[in-house]
Amino acid sequence: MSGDITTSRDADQTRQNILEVALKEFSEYGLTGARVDRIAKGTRTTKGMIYYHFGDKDGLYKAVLEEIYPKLRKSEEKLDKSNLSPIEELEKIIDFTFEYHKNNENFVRMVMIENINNGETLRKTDVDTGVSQNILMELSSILIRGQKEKVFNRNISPIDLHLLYTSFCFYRVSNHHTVSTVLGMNMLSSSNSIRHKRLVKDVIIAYLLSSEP
Amino acid sequence: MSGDITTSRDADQTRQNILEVALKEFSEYGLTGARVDRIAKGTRTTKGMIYYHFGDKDGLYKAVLEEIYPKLRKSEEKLDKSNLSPIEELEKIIDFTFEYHKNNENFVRMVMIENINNGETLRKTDVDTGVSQNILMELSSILIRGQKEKVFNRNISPIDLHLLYTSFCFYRVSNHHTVSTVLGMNMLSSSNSIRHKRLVKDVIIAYLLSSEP
DNA sequence: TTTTACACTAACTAGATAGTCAGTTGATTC
DNA sequence: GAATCAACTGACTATCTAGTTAGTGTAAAA
Repeated sequence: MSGDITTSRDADQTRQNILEVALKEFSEYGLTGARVDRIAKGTRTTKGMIYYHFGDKDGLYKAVLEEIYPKLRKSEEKLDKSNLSPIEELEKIIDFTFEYHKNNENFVRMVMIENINNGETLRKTDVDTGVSQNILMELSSILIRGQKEKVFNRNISPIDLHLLYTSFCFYRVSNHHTVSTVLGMNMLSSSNSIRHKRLVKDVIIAYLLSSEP
Repeated sequence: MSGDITTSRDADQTRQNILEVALKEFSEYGLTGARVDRIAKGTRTTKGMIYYHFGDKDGLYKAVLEEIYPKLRKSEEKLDKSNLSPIEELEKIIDFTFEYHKNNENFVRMVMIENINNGETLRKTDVDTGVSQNILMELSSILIRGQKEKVFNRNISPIDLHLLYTSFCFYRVSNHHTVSTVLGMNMLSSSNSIRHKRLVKDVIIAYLLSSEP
């Protein structure tokens, strides 16, 4: 019995099970559209446990939200950037960002949903800003190296650089339904994905290589 | 009585009044978060009229959604592009897009909400795709002129070009809550807005001017 | 003037939904 | 092996919410 992975009476496992189901529910239906009863049905446990472990619906939503940013950071940290030129390292980061958004629509949707919620819940969490500090430090070092080597000729802040590629990677996933409808295409088709992945890198590199007019 | 702007027993005026209030409600709370009773309270009329004129909540949501794209198109058409170089014309279009998103957070939020809704409602409307056809034709003509004049050295489709600048203009508004929290800044501050507006144009122009490696 | 039809109101209803609670179970401690 | 306590269940409830309906007011047609 104690070797059984799905043994009950293990609070951590129960919490984790609830969180997994809740992530699906919230990202599919939004904060207000999610149904606690539907989440409960999807778990190995009962609705009472959701309230026992997370207090209320908002508490559960907050717990789900608190998990998604650290997950992104952990993936990001796995990147190996040894012995790369500034351009290569930047391309590797953009590739990662592109793939992560493409493969984690749940993440993208949760972020959208939290923005519809005016970011109120995220502001209440002690969201590990180390997430972004790491990546910003890295972008900063790339920019400095590129400028020292006279490869990059533009002054741009790490934050703006980050916004430039992230906005594209995010938007093509977050808005694929409306864009595909309005423009009569399939934004996430594999041919579009391949071309877009190349495009976002080319555009940013072209900018960094170019000089102020 | 009949000269009174807020005269009742005018179906068109009633519909318009409901639509205005509904846009605010839906864009603030989302499709599932919006409350029909709250909309009714905000109008000059009663809840019964919402059902009388729009059938049900989804019908009202659809009517709101159907209004926002044509509004964007009408604004876009007002742009005067006579006697401009390809670069100037493109800059004018990007400026417009940037300002429209910045000044119409309601529009941005409705699009987000519809994507959370998997674009199901938009697909049911006969959304005037002329909206985008016009702008795509214009981008196409800019690209062709720029290439003929040997100013632009890149092959990019009008759609991809459109996606590039729109994604940035959209994202900085749609995600300003979470980004501002995570990066510890105010994305929509006027100094950021001014810099971003310059940046998105510079990046795209730099790309078009550069040549394939 | 009467009729007709559209525009409208206020009170109502059925069902959904977040949240509660009294009691049970099982592992751990003494 | 009894006591303790965290983990858990299932049935319950108050409230909220989309949607309905019976009937009223008004303007224009007949």
